[in-house]
Amino acid sequence: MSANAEVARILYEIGELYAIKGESFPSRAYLIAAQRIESLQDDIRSVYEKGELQVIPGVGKSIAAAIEEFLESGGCSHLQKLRESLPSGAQELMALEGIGPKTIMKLFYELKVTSIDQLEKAARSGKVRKLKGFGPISEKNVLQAIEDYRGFQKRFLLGQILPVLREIEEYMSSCGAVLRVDFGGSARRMKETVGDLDILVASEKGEEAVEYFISMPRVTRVISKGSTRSTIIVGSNLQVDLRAVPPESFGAALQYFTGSKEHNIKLRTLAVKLGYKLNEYGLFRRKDDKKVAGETEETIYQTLGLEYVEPELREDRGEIEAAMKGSLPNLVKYGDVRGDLHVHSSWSDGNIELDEIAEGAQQLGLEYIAICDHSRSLGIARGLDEKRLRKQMKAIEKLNRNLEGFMLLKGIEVNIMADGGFDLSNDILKDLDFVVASIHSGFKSGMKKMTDRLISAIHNEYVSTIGHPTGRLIQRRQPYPVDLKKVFGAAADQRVMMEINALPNRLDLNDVNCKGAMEHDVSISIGTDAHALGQLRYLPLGVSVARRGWLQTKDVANTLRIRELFRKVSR
DNA sequence: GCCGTTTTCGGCCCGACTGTTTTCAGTCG
Repeated sequence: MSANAEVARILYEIGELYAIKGESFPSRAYLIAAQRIESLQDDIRSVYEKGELQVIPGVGKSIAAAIEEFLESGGCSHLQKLRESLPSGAQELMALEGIGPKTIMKLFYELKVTSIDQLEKAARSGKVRKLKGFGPISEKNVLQAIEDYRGFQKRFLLGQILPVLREIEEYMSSCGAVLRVDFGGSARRMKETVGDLDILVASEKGEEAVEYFISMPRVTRVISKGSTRSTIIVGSNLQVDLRAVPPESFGAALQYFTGSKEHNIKLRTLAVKLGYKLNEYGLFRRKDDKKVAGETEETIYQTLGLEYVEPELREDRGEIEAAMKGSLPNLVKYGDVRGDLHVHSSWSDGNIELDEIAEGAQQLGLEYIAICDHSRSLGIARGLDEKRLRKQMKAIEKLNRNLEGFMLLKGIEVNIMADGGFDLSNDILKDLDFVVASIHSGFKSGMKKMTDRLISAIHNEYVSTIGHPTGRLIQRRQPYPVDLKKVFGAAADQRVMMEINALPNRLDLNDVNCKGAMEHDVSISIGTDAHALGQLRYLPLGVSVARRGWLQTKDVANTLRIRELFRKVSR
């Protein structure tokens, strides 16, 4: 874990503990600082050494001191004290739905409950219902929350959840009482993982929309339902929230339910400063409660003196400040992408023939695809040696002769070996159109070694891009340690690109690192890494990462026409 | 705990739903 991630982790924990103590303002302060440091480009240690910790927004005297202590000693006495001041299982209990700070303290003082197991025992023996403010129903809810906690997957991959979202949207649009359907939440911000779904409908008859919603196929549980909102569980463990608002408030509701929470708090604070009140029904003037915006998101941002902020940017990473100055990036659009720069075929471990790829890609409206099968040393993936690669190149050339307005590029995903060299010679690399260089093994050789391997690959004159540059697998494997600043520097120097690998469980580079690459003037290539036909559809996921990383059309190589792309890679 | 184009002290976003209460606290998003 990088120093930034470690510091962020500590600050997050302090923030969470303050929340349990019911001290919401310090809690927020720590959580904001944690988030800032997590998405900080610079190494926190070097910021500290320059004496500039308090330059980071949200970091004041106390938090700076905590960071300093941690960097110097590896510990944090403030965190220790907080931990000791709370029941030991408080954090665990906090994870239960419906259990908050007050309940945790009550459970501790009156029932000596300090863990989920103990809580379960207390609830089963009927002790919880005797607490003041509790009853049989809340006791039953506690048991349900425990069951959910044990059974639920915590977050879903964006790529898995989007199709489900489309289905629900379609279902809700067939409701007579519904005038408009959209969705918000982290899915609309295209965050790499999504905890639950937020469906928004415009309707004059909220109750009817809610009734329709809870009658959706595959609903296994209705957690709450009112006249304007409802929460259900679909299938075994997907939580879906519905909100119904009148049409004239649709924009305000969409803005509000899209989040992020931090973005919204900042926006509402700004609204208050300017003499307004912002809620899910609209933007209101404080002095006479007159509604001044709300039908669209655009009017809300505009009235607050801001440029429109695209959902993917709403993470409080400086977008509101930029929108104030009118300096938001003109984000690359989903339709700007003309090709896919990393696809596998049946020649290695993919299961699609070259002609199927060409056909599938054209159906998606693409103009080119780079065929980048694995190279020799990846035996398990039937990696190509020089002889088979030459053969594949001929097959591609032959196919291309019969194609119009579309082209397969001759490429490879060449393996970066432990010494930073390749398992194919320059003799053959020089004859290819597109070379992705990736690390597939030896992830644990340390920051310096990994960085050197990547930089050595970047210095090969035939390399076009670095594939999945950090090697992480979302919710499964941490990124390998690598000094991305150095890598970006070398890449900028050698005019080598960095890939956004668009597989749902990779999305590597991630959003924050994309922004770092862009700030180093490094171009980005997007590749689906598809091994099956359906996976070509993941290309927009790659674009979403680029957008979340503030990238513009000019930053993304896939937006080039094929001729321009050739000029770019023949450096 | 942080922050300042009202403020260096006193604020810090705002509303819906539930389960327990007889008017509201707790939780969530």
